[in-house]
Amino acid sequence: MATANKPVSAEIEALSAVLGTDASKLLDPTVARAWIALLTAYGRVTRALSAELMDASGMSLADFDVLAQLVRSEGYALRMSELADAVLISKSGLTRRIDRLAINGWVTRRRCTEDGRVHWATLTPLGVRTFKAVAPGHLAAVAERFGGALPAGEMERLTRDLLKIAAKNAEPTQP
Amino acid sequence: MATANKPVSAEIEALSAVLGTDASKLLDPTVARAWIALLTAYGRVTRALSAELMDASGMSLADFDVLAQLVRSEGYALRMSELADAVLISKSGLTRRIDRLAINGWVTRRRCTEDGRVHWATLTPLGVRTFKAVAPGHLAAVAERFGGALPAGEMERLTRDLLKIAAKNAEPTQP
DNA sequence: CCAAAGTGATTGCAAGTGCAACTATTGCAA
DNA sequence: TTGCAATAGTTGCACTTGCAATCACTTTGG
Repeated sequence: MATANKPVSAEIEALSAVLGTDASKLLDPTVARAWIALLTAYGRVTRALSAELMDASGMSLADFDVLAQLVRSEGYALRMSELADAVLISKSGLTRRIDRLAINGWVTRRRCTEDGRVHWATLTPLGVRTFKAVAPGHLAAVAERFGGALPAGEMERLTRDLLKIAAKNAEPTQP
Repeated sequence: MATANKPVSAEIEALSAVLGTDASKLLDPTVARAWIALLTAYGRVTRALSAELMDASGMSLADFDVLAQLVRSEGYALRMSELADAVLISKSGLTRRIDRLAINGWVTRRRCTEDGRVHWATLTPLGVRTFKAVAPGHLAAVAERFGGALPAGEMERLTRDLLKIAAKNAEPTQP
C-alpha cells in the first residue's frame, strides 16, 4: 500500500552536542530546522499521495509522471530520451518503465521512420482515457494534502522561497 | 557519482488544457506551482548532498542517517526496531543496511542479554571517529546549499509553513 | 511446566533503478 | 564509397528495498 521514501538526514541540530560547541557554526540551527521541516513535509506528502494513487489506479507516481508528460505532448508521443529527461530517470530506467506501461496497454513504442535510432513512446487511446480518469483524483489529492495547509498568499511566498533554494542548486554551476 | 531521486509529478498545472477548463478547480495553480517548487528544491538539494557525501566519505545519506541516530544515543546503541523507525525504513531494509555498515567496521550487532530477541546496533570506535570526521563537511554542505538561499527571518517562516504542511499529513489521521 | 500467542529480527523473493557495455542506426570525413 | 565517430535505445549486472514468510526467543494462560 505505502511506497518507498527517501532517507531523512534527521535532527542535524541535535548533533551539536556530539560534535562540540562549534557545530552551530557549521550549520545554523535555524537552517537545520528548516531542512528537517522540508524533508518531513516532502516525505509525508509524497508517501500519502503515492499510496492513494496506487490504491485508486494501480499506478505509481512515476507512472503518472510518464503519462502526464505524454498526454500533453504533440500526438501524445515523445522520444525515449526526451521523456527520460522530463521525468528525471536514466534511459535504462525509462526503457523498463515503458515496458511495464506497455504491458498495461497504456503506451506503445514506435520506431521513427525518419531516424531508425529513435523510438517514440506513444499513449494508446486506453492510456489517454486512463490518465483522464485518474488525474482529477490525483490533483484533488494534491490540493487537499498540500494546498489545504496554507492560505493563498502564504503559498505564493512559499513558492518564491523554494524556487530560490532550487535556483541556488541548479545543475550546471553554483555562483 | 550522483544518486537516485524521487519521481516528479511535474507540471500539473499544464494539464488543465488536457483535462478541460475545470482543472484549475481541482487544483489551484498557485498550489500546483508551490508543489512543483517543493519537488524541485528537494530533488536538487538532496541529489547534490548525496553526491557530495558519497564522494567525500563513500557513505550514502541513508548511512549517514543511521550513524547520526546512533552517535547521539545512549552508549552509541539502539535496538534494530527503534533504529528502523528513526530512519524511516522497513525492518528488513535496516537489517541489510546494518550488514553493510558492519562490513565497513562502523557498526556491530550485539544480542541483548536481557531479552534474546532484541539486537542492538552499536557504533564502533571507528564508526564514531568516521562520523565525527564526516559530519562537519555534510553540515557545511547543508548550510551552503540550503541555508545560503534565504535570510534568517525568511528561513523561520519557511519552517513554520513546511511544518504546517507536515502536520496536516501526519500518519495516524487527518482532522 | 508447557503449549500457544506474541515480539524482534532475519531471510526469500520480486521489483525498480543506475552504470557500463552492447546493438542498431545515422552522419561525417577522407 | 567506406570506415569511424556519434547518437538512441536496450540489456547485463549489481545493488537496494519492501512484503511475506520464517526463525528465535519470551511471555502468558491453563
